[in-house]
Amino acid sequence: MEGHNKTAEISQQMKEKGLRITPQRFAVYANLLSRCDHPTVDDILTEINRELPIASKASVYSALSVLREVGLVREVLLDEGVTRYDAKVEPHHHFVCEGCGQIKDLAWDVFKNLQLNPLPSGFQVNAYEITVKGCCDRCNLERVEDQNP
Amino acid sequence: MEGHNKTAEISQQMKEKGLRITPQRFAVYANLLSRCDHPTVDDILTEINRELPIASKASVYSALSVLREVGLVREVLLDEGVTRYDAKVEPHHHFVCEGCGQIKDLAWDVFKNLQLNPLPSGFQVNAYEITVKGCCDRCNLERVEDQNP
DNA sequence: TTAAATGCAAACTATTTGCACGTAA
DNA sequence: TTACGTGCAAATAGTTTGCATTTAA
Repeated sequence: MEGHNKTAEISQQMKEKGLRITPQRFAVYANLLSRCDHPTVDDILTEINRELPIASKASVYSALSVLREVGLVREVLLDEGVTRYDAKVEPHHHFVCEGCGQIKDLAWDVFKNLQLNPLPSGFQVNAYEITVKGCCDRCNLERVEDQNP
Repeated sequence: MEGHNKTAEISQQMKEKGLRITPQRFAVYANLLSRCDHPTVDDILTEINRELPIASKASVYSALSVLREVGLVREVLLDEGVTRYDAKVEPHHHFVCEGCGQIKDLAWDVFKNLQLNPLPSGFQVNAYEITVKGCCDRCNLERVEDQNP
């Protein structure tokens, strides 16, 4: 239930980045690795404190901050004024359901033949990311039901 | 200096959407039409109150809210935990300079041959938007100077 | 005339910060 | 042992809300 990364592997990844390993940081990173729902700070906090209170909110912020600095996690910034986090750092895109707000990862190659026309001169591209907005199955269903009550 | 939309045209657009025209709303929308820098609420507030205090922050929030509801403006959500606004509502992409934070509009066709591979089933696409991150001329220059002092 | 908008201040939410205490290395 | 991390609480920033007053139509 804790994901497929072994404790030692997780510690190893953090050590390689020069991070001191504390129970709080470990819990944050392990939790993030085990889920794919792009949780917020509160989501993570709730989850790691579920059985045994282990970390404060400030520590979760702090842990996420250093994990992001060393490249083990990244922020997912969409709408809503909340920062979400993701332990999947390879380039990929996101699908956001406008009904329920769920966020799904999209494989990098979900867009094919993506070619950048010359940008207005003076710009150098480092990265790009596509946010696809739409509706998931369940929300489509509910919408149809609303219109035919 | 106030952009190329005439007063009457701006009022007309707002009326067509069923909006009551108040000095505050008018100022907010006119200001947004006249600029292309994706301003924040504070940016707009400062600008419309520059010569003569005309609107409170709450009114700017309120004006932007209704303007967005009727589709005359849209939110631009990038990083930084601030909401930016844009009176250009046609689909387009954004370039964000990671150095100075400036945001440039990119024409819709700046990506050519963009084809969506089938999504994982159960998703219906309403819209998508590409955020390109990189460096503008000036910031590239500064970076080079930093490395060769 | 009157439903709707404004302005102020207080409330709320997400995040950051300062500092005394605790702990991983 | 000690530099670094944690926890708490206070501070900050962006945004929303309640309510009395004003105003566009």
